[in-house]
Amino acid sequence: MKQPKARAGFSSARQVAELAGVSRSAVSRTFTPGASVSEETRERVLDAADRLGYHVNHLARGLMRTTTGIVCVIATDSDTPYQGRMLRALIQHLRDAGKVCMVFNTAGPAVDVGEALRNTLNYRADATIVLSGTPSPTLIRTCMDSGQRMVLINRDDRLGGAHNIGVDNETAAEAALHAFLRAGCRHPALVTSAAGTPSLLARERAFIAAAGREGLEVLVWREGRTGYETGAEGARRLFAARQRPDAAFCVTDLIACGFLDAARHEFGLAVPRDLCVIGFDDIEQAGWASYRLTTFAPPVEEIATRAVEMAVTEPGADPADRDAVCHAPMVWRATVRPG
Amino acid sequence: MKQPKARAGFSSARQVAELAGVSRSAVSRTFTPGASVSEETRERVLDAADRLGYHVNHLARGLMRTTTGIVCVIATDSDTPYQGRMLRALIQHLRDAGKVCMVFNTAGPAVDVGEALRNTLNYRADATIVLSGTPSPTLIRTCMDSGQRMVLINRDDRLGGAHNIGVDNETAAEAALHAFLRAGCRHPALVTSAAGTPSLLARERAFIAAAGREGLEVLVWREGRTGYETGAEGARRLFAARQRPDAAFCVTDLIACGFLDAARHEFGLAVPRDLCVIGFDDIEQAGWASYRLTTFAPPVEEIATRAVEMAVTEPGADPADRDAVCHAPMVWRATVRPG
DNA sequence: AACAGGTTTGCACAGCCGTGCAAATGCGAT
DNA sequence: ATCGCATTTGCACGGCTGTGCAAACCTGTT
Repeated sequence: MKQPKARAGFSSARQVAELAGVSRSAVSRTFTPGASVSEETRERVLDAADRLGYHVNHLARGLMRTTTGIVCVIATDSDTPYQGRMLRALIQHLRDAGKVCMVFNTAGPAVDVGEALRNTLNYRADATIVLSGTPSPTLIRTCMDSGQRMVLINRDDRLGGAHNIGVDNETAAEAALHAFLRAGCRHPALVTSAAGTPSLLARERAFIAAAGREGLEVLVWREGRTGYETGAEGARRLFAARQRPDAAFCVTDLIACGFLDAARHEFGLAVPRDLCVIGFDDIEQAGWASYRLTTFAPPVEEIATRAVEMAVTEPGADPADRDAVCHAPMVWRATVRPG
Repeated sequence: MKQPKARAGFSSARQVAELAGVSRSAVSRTFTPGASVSEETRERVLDAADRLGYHVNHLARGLMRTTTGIVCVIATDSDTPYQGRMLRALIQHLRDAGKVCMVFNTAGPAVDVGEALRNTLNYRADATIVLSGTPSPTLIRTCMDSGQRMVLINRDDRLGGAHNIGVDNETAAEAALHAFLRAGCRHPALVTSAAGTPSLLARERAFIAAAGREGLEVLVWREGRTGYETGAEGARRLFAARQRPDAAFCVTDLIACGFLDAARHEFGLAVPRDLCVIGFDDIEQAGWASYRLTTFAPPVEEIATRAVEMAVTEPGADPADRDAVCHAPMVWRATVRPG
């Protein structure tokens, strides 16, 4: 018996065929649903396969079929509560669709993203889902030109040819402002990071615009990374100033948590009596007893479902199917005075 | 020119060769570091490749080489702060090692795990890193028999043949008890979930044993999932009883946060005056101003580094290299009275 | 017994890549 | 011009699978 050099421990269809005393085609057909195999040979094949610990090589299968079963997901901060939840939902739905999930995290410099996208192409992924805002439009177009299907989540720059899923940041930002107004606040602040992600920018702009329409000026803090510490630092600076805000729209729940903690523990402010706060994302911590944060809840499940749908199904003729924007309903907790 | 049917948009080495007017081997060699190609042809190949958007097919390459560049990670709750952080660190280090990462999340029934492991084999992963405690030893052995290298993180059942990385739960649990003793606590409680994960069990047992050696009995709450709500519920029950605890070792920071919140907001307890609390994991939230939780910090970076090392390098002759246990140092914050 | 019709099986090819081996090429030296 | 040597190139094979096509087989009928 000639021993192929491939990989120790992994057996191939040929070996199974030999052991079962059938042709290699029979083995292949046994593992191809709907193919024509007699019950007897099927059984013999399965038996031999079991004895050898045989598993169909999806890599080789990917060479034959037009699909590999691999879908890539590119994130920036997969360990963040919101992206973590999204990632998990995506993995789950991809599994249900019979796909496996390759994950890249591109926290570092821009070169990371390029590398991740190259890998996407190298492994002939069926599609790429982008959670991150960083890949430049150019880079994304390059991928599409190479025949890669792209699904972009939460990028407000709608790229032609790609699939886009977004949340309605504008409506949410306006709702936030009006909630503040109903609570009697007159000095709204906006707390965000220096990341400049499209969706964060959209929230910022819409909030400031809505305030402008009401004749209000917005105090803005825009520094650091998109996380807890930025919110805390924002509170320190804003409350050290002469004109203190009486309301803060934090573009992210993490930022809101930091803001709340600093406002309470370092400035002794009572929320919502002295200060109203609204976040965005509805992360788990927003519901914890120490925060009870009023926020907006993007429909993570729905977004994931649609993203996988777009990644998996052939794009229909209707280009309207390529885009979707989801509504993020407000969830009322205890950081805003009821109107 | 005959058009292969493979995949629209993706070009193969043959097409590049045709366009560049060289043999296919030349293309292959151009993308194989260290192979012999003249500068001129290399340039022509690269040019043609660029024009066609060619990317080496790693799937086909995986057929030839003995390695595919794919490493699988199996988690149970990748959206949890601790596992999320670990996952991210793993992705990062795998990237540095030139590997890509396939992620499975097996929250559901046990059948999920089997499916995930099968996929691991189907895609001929170079190794599998298991964060979850659920895969049964039998299943893991099956994978190893099929020639799969396995790295198990945080499972206290050391499986022969597999690589194991654990944290020193026993030392930590004892340190927790002694910290409580020094703070003058006499009625320690242990709060855990019903998950029965090996590492959680180890913490529980070690804590109870240490208490026993001091002649103390431990109040135990063991219900629900491993999360915030379980901690909150545990506090409600333990403080409703006749004998109230004056210290609580929560086997997870999430549980500790829930416990703290319920103790403070529902029972008006002051921490650490009325109650001392210690967690485990040192998740981000443990450092937030609302918690300032004293806890143990498993060296996530070190664990990830070693896990990737084990997954990537050929196992040496020394079987001692297969196992590693890391120390989780205590990080003092503000939920335990200083001795 | 011969035949028709359906099922099962094997052959051979395609899909994409890496690499050993031998042929071809280039270059400097005699 | 010829030879020797080093470098480069192409051929052909191997690795693993899915599938069209034709041959082989089985079954039931006239």
